[in-house]
Amino acid sequence: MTSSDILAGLNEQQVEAVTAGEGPVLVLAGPGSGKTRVLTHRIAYLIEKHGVRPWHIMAVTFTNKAAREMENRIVGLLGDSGKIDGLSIGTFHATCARILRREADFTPPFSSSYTIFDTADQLAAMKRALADLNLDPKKNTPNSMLSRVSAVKNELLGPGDVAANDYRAEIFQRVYEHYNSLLRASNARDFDDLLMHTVLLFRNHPDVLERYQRRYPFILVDEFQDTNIAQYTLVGQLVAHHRNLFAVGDPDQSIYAFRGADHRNVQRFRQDFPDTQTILLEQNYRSHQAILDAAMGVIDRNPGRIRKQLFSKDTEGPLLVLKEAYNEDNEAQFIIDTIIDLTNRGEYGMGDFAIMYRTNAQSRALEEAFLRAGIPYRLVGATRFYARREVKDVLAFLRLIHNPSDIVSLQRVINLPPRGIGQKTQQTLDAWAQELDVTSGEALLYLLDEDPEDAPFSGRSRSTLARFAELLRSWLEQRDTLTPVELLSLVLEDTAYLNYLDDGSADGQSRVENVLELRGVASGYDGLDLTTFLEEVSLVADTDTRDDDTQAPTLLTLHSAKGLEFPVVFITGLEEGVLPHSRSIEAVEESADSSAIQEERRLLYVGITRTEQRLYMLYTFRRSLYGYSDTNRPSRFLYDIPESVFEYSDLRQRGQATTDARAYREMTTWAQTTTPRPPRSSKTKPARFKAGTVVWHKKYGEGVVVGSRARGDIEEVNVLFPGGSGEKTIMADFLKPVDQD
DNA sequence: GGCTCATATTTTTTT
DNA sequence: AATATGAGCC
Repeated sequence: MTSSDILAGLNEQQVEAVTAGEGPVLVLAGPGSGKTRVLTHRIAYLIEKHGVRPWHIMAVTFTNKAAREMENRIVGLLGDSGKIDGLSIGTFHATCARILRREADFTPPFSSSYTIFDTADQLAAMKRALADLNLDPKKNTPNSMLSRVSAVKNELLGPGDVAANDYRAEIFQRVYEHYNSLLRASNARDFDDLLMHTVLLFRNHPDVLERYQRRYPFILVDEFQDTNIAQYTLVGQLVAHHRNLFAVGDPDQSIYAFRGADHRNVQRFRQDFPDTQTILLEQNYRSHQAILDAAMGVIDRNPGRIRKQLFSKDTEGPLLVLKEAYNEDNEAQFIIDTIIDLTNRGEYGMGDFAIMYRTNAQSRALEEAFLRAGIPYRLVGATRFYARREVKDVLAFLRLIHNPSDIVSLQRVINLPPRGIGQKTQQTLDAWAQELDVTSGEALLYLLDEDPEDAPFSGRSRSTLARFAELLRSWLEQRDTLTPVELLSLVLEDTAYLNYLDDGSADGQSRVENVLELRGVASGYDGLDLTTFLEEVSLVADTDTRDDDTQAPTLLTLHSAKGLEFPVVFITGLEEGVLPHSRSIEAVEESADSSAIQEERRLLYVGITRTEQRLYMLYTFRRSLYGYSDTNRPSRFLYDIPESVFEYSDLRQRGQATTDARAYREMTTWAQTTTPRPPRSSKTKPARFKAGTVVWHKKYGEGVVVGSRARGDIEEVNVLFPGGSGEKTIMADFLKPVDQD
């Protein structure tokens, strides 16, 4: 293969980017402009044309999935997988995790067998930290403390660097300090530590940094707009010497500010490297013009950005559909009907559809509808396999074996299945360990091995502890001779964990199956050690490795849609309070900070621009959220989309009437003129309908009111319909009293 | 110490 | 709606 083959099919700007000389290169690209393609071609180009050895290249992506895809594409370009041997492609976190493991000598007290704490582990550690400090977890909630810790870690601030100028700040500082020390004692790092500790390692050990600079003279970063301070600093350290940084990104697609991403890093990059070549990729190869017009309508309302004129050669394409559904079930049904219709016409296969939503909770109604319709679907993310209790339990056993100091894992499994080690005993153990200045796991082994006279346990709890310690001891002895899957099987056998799970319920059965599936995963690590297995499992939390080839509609959040594209896209829940999310609306109302709303806008922009051909946007009149059903107004963003892009739209820009049935029309008009969530204190209007009244409903006909509840402006009426329909709960606006003359 | 039931609290998005 | 914590009882 020659280099001209690698450049085949690229446009002028793309070629310019791929063949750019060495030194800093920044590719600013719009959606669908092939920026990931440019990145992969660049790698292939460096290897093929410049003779760069693949092990001299480090490419950093945002998700594991993107990394895999990129790898496949490069192999496709080079035609031989052997040509990329040693190429390092992965996420920031995975890359850092590996560096920290390899350089453990420079990062005491962490050893190379350190544990990675995921969100749930962090929460457990934080709860413990708050308890240790005698702080009220109701006043300082573990979650809020964790998000603050995460925020400062992303800015590379240690406990000594955060302000402690008032009482609350001082509390936070102490919590942060103690939380960190708990992690340190457990030989554990959280996700943010992976980045921060790597930066600190390089800062404190220039010789180590230099080794990595020499090792990776070519650094490429995808989705650069989503880097946070720590990641930006890390990149800066690695390229400081050779300056071969190739970064691609789109500030309009920055949707991770909530975890510290700062799209201003794009500007910062140009300041820090004044000789940066900036290359713009503007032409869109994914969508047709109407979709781009809709996308621009949404994003152009964001202030302070460089406006991009998105254009496509594809000027003809199906116009968009904006549909109002009554509730989430109708919304789902509309989607199902549309999918069936489009596939019946032979235009699309089942794998061509994507259904996107703001929050994972919204997937439920959709899943139920798909199940009812008997259509298989692919669900991305959501109930993550590795977040399941039973999977976490089994992994906690393995992690404890891997690292007996891990207090969070120990706490998780010490009484699992219940073996008589209750809270009281655990507290005593912790206190005793503290006295001995060791971790609880070590104390446990000490109890077994030394059988000390002065251990503060009753006879019974001492013997149960010793029995568990024996288990742990025997596992530790076999740790280095068994493969991960053998070790896992041994644990299951020794603890009878599967028996404990299998309580006869269907739920228990599926839990057993999940554990068996985990065992299946582990068996893929036969030649590898436990450390590698646990590290990958902590960092590859994607479920989408399975079912990748099944041809079925994909359900996913707008966030996880980034980087993907689909012929037909449904964006659901386009309502105030959902998109934009109520939290973001609150942020604006409370502090006049519109950045959260701007991010929601970008999120919708990302969703719209995933579409190749057909885009359906949906909002509902009524939606159940947090167990409460409430009415919503259409999203403010919808009003920014030019009406001309729609083939069909239910949205009345100026409130004018449509041809819908009158009762329904009254209701929607009402919906637009009322606030979505009346405060609890708002006056409840008197009920309009009393029991016994005869009423008429569009669908069910005549019925008799049996009861009515009013709350705020909403009145719901129970109506008994003769003739099979039975009793229904109906919005008052749907009903008209029937004159009894 | 452990189990069951009742109450509270929660959900934004991900490595 | 689903899960986490807490009280009360065995």
